[in-house]
Amino acid sequence: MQDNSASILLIDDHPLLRKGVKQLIEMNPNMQVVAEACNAVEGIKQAQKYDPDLILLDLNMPEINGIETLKMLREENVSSRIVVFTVSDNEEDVVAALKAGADGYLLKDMEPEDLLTSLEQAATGTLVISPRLTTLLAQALQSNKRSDKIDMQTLTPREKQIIRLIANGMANKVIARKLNITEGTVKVHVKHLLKKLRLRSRVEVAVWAVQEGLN
Amino acid sequence: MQDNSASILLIDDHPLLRKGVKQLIEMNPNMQVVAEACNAVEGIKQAQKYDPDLILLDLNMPEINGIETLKMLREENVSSRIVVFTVSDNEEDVVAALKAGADGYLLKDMEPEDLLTSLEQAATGTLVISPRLTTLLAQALQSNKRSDKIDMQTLTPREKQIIRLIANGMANKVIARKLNITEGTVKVHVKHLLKKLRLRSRVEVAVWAVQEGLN
DNA sequence: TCTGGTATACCACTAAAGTGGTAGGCGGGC
DNA sequence: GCCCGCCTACCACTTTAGTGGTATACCAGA
Repeated sequence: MQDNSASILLIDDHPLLRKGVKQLIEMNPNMQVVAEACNAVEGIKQAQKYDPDLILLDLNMPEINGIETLKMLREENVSSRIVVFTVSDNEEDVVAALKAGADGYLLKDMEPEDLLTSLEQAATGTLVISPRLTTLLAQALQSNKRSDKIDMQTLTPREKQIIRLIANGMANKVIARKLNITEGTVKVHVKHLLKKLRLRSRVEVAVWAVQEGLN
Repeated sequence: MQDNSASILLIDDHPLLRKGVKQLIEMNPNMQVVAEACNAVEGIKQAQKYDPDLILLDLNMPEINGIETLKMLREENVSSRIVVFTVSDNEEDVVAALKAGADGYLLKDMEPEDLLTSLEQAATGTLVISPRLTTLLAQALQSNKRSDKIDMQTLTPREKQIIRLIANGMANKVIARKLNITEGTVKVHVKHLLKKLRLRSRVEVAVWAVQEGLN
């Protein structure tokens, strides 16, 4: 950039909203909208052309949605900070966005001045999140805590212990050494827990356990 | 309880702090401290005796720490809401507490009136989190997003595809049928991706992939 | 054109995982 | 006291998984 203001790319399919956001952003002399796009393909093209400091990305877009766009941007090795800017306070969206590598998640109903502050922070690399999402984030982390009790109940303590070790990728032999029992005995436990969980291999056990947060 | 105020159990090894919190809580007629404990064992005993609506749990305790205590309480099927109350704004602690099933995480440096409000909410079943932890929670969800990019980059499309199938628990033979290639070829791909990811078995691949959200 | 990476296939081999059955010791409940 | 569930152990056996090497074909970049 010719000056040292932060360059921003807007990706949103609503022209009016882009206009409004652009006006708001350019009230702050430290930030500048260098490009706009109304869909994923266009957005990626612009991102590669301008390599902006910050990309403001809408989630609800026709054809390719925001999360997909985000993943595609990352695939293309776009190094810009990417902040999702959306109306959706849906848990799945927030979690998906963050897991896909979003550097922020801001809601469109924010106060304009708060938005400006957040964008400035985001441009410098700070992870910004609308405060309203705190509780939701915490719930996402808890996620599955109590749902597994049903299956887990039928397992003996030893079996649960072995499931955790499998979910850490350990082989039977390693588990045996760790628990000071023979490999044969480990196999017995594995056999039993496979039956109880109605799974077909230790890989399935590992996947299940990791998803339940057991490791 | 004889009245309909929320019953609270304090578990904290600092008597002075317990005293302070108790005084604060009882300024609100809707809440009442029914018991106190200075360690895990005592805490569990009291929890079972009084079955309080809410347990306020310190993390830094001698012998058995707060997270362990939390797990033990859940093991004992204590149904009280459990809110962690600590000085630690450490990411690991927050995440561990929530994963262990905490119904809240409050920092000791909160304003007393905010604390009271939060406790009241917690007693009614709302998940309460100190606002200061928002960013941290989001980071925890992102977790390791970019650390692996290096690894992922070296993988061929075919290998990525096979990783996803492994992460769904599939055996080589099943993968072969799905991709219309021989089992031997699948093994070749698996061999290569194991090398690239420096993992030792498909179980480790599955665990890694699930944690990265690849399935 | 040559090189290098990718995808495929086959082979032989070793190692690990999973199955089936038997069995002893141990602790809790009827 | 007896039975039952749990943990342990051993056995033989089959199936999967993983290793090492060789080889063909395709495609893209130097």
